[in-house]
Amino acid sequence: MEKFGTYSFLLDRTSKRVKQYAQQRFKEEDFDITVDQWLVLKNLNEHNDQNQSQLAEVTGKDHPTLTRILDLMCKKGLVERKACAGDRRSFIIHLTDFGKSKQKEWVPKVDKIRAKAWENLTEQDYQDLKRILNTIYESLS
Amino acid sequence: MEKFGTYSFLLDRTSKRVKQYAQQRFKEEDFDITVDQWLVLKNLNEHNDQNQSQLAEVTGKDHPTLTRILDLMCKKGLVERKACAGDRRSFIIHLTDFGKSKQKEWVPKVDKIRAKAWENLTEQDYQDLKRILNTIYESLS
DNA sequence: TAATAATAATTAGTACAACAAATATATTGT
DNA sequence: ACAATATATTTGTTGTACTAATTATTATTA
Repeated sequence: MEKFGTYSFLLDRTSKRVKQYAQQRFKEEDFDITVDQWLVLKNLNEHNDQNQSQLAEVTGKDHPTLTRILDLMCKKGLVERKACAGDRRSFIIHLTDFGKSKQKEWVPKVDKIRAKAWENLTEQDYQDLKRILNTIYESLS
Repeated sequence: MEKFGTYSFLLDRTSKRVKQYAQQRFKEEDFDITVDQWLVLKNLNEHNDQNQSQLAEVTGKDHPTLTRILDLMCKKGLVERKACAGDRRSFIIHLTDFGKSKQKEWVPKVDKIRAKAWENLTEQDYQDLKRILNTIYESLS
């Protein structure tokens, strides 16, 4: 049982490295965006005009964190908060034309950066990792 | 290639959940410690009296982060900074008797908490995960 | 309808992560 | 010995995570 103490260390260390690597490459390519902001941009591109609760759910961010990520993205003009017609408590998060153009510009380069981690692994490894991570996630829910 | 965009999300989401789960259980058990502080405590218990650079290396923390983790652990009396005889730039981080007793008290419960994530997986899964995570880590180094 | 509960988002406080820059001390090459 | 370089740690800044509390609005129910 004690040996399982190490998986949490490896998981933490690896996800940190993956994020750090992407962030460094984003900087080198002069993408003016953080990795977490990219995740939001990507999700909005697939499904625009969500409210913050929906967006928090799909990105796996909690509400206060998402609030601050969106504050920063609004400042950059990538997204805007629009009033929600049916519910005055909500904001609709809208990916702007500027945001869309940036997403389109960056996405091929991001895919290339993300693929780097995978260069010494197989399709089977990818399927195994997905299954194992999702099983862990479910076990702790 | 585009499909590999999801592994980073799953990795981030799962390691966050693992950390969050452990932290919640630590709180429930009234361990007065964070998950990152625990990692330092555990490493010092295995090898006491390291300097901060060594400790940063084995815990995978960068130096500024470790400095702040140790500041908090010093306040709680778990560790102390001692002058290093041969090098006045360094501090030797010493796990106190109090720190040792707490480590001993908490370690069986921590192992149990850590094992929870693994309840629906096999030994082979464990070996695969270790190998895949280490391969990713190396590919991005 | 008025009181209560639930929901959407924000704010505040504490902790950690990554990076850059600063400080102090050691080591190296000449 | 002196200058240049390297090492150990700290400080400052920005961004993210989690908790609790707050505000505004909507839904429920007595």
